[in-house]
Amino acid sequence: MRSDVLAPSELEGTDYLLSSTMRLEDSFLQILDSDIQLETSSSEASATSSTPLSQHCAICGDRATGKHYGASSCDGCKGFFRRSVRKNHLYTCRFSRNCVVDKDKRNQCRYCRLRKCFKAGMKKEAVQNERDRINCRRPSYEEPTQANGLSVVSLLNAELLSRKVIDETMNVSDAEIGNRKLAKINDVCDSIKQQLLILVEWAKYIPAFTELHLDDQVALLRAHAGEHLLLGCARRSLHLKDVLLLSNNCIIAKHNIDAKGLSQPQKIKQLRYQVQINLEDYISDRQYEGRGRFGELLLCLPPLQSITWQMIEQIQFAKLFGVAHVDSLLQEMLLGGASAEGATDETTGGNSSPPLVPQLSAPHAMFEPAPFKQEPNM
Amino acid sequence: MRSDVLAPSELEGTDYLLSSTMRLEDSFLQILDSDIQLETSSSEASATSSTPLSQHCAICGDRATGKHYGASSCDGCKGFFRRSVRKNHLYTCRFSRNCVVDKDKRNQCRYCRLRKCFKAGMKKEAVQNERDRINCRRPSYEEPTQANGLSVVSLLNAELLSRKVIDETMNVSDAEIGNRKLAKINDVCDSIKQQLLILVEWAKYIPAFTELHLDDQVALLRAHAGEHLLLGCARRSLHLKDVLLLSNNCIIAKHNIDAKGLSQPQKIKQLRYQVQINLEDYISDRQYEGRGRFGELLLCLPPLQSITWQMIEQIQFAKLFGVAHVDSLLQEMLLGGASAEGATDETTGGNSSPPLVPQLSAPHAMFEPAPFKQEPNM
DNA sequence: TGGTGCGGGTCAAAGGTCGG
DNA sequence: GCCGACCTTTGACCCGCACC
Repeated sequence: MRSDVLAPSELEGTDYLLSSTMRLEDSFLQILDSDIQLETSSSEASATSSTPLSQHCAICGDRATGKHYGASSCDGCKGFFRRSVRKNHLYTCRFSRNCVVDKDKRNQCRYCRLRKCFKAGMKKEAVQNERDRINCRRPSYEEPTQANGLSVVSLLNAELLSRKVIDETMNVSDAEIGNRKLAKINDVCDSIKQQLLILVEWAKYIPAFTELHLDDQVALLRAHAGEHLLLGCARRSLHLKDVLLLSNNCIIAKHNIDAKGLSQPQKIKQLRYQVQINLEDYISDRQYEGRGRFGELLLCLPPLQSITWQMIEQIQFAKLFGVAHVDSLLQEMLLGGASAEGATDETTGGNSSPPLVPQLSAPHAMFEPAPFKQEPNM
Repeated sequence: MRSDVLAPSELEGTDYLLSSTMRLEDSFLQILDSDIQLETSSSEASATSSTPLSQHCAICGDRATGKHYGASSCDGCKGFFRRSVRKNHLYTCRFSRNCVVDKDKRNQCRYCRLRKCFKAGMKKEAVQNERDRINCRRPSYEEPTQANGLSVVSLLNAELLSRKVIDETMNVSDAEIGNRKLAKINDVCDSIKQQLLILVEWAKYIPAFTELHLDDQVALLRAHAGEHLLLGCARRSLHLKDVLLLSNNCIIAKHNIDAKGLSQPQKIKQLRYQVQINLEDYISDRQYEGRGRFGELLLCLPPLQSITWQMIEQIQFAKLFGVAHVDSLLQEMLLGGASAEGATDETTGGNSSPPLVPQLSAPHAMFEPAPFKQEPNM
């Protein structure tokens, strides 16, 4: 049975070589040579150096397209050999294992074609593993399956829709901003109100949001309305230098690049970046429990900060009422020192990266009611 | 031990850190040294090449032919990186962006291969324009402080070192916790003080930290001391059910699983997860935009939250002084409504995932001075 | 002066594609 | 599901310049 079956793995294997070379004593190379010699003389196609031209396929005599897997061959025999080796196909000859293999009849007996491939010098080791697909279809988003309308693109889209009118302010330059009205507190409130309405519209363009309980919709919007407002303002003013532009075209002066609090903000930013990168690598290297862990970890930070401030506030209260004894270390490190301003700082300059040290002293900041005071980082 | 540090009452943060830095000198330094030795040999170098000799390609482990584009690599990865950058090829991983990239399999996923190129330190800026050498100045892409002791492992290590004694509380079970002392506010302060000292020690075990200006060290520690305390407490109490365990073995009752504010926290958590994943995918599909962008974006959230609260507080003030007209929408959505409690909530139950909606109403919460009140999520 | 490192380039021979 | 004409990618090898 085995003698009828020709499989790539066997052809190159010990059995095949043993049986066909039993009578030769010389080296492996000589064995091969002599075998090929025989072949060449009978079928005219030259697989090796014996005929320098080698314009013809050593297997079927068709026009060769080059050397493939060790033998000059046509694309057909090349592909046939690769497929056979890759899938480890087992063929059987229905006749006497000596079928003619030429351009016309090469597809009539796979057994004999493959055998001739090996005889012509093709090496199965030259066939490589499957590679990546060339045809990389890009749009992996907007795929209906996952991401039910939560893809980045569709979220951006919701925002576009919510602002029926393109932000005409996008084209405002720093020059012509000079004569805009400087915002008073009521202008700010006015602008905020406007933006809040848009915010609600935006949310309603996100299907997953509208499917939530109404109470939850309200809670979510309320919980993060402020962040949305700030982000909107920041984006609107991205191209401006010294001012923030409100949605009602008023402006707020920006006294930034204060760099309070830290003497080497760049250095520290770079260190934080390195740590952040390391954590990401660490998580993805360990093939940690599923995807998204890095993001979930970073998303712990805002609530952590929030709770921290509540804790601090409680301690402040307890201290105020004289219930708690607050020693100097605790005062200094946690509550912001005696008269110190705290770690209020501006670490990023005009850069778009996040600041590194939060405004710890926020609850104790001084306020100027009338002209809206610009906060660092805003 | 503590008395000699805290004795002078006028001890400010700077002085304290200074004096304790002095004490560091020899004993810990030795430990640090030997430990870092260990560290580098095992896994610290994971960000660069796995072999310090760099005879191997940092991407696929094949024989390296030198440094190319910033990483020691083989000719294959060199050519691959150049072609990819030149033609701005966008690849897609057909699996989980986690493919193994070695000599045999490097051609199986171009997405992961390219990602590993960047990870190994290749810089797309080092690839020059086609048949046009830009400015024969070789800019020498020296690695700016490659992961110098900031790997996750070494940071964890620093923490281990800072707590000379293993947290004996790790073994405390819920059962035997029953008869621990319920913490009064001064117990809390006491525990905090203890932990603050350890925090400082911890920071000093991070070389990159000690190399900062002293002022910056102080600022960083002060800015985030609270978060560290909370995290420490959370971890210490991870295995306990209804209590938080303080470092001085007092406990705080935990009235959690209130699930205030949101009716479908799980649903919302799942949506947020999906969005988060989508954003990560979206960003990592743009492989050329440099690493760490996803992380940097998420790290914008804490300061954004912080600034938001400052803004809200300013508006509250302005309203209080009657300078600002606050209409009902603004009041309702931004300032926490008239009598409503705000979005204070507990969304995660006993789960370890981050809560979804922060305690917006923190500045307006009621406080109970004496027995330390458990906050949600703490 | 010549060696070495690291940019650039080339092209045989792998690979994949997809209508028939 | 295989075939094979046709196209893309890979990587070993070479060149050239700047800098020891």
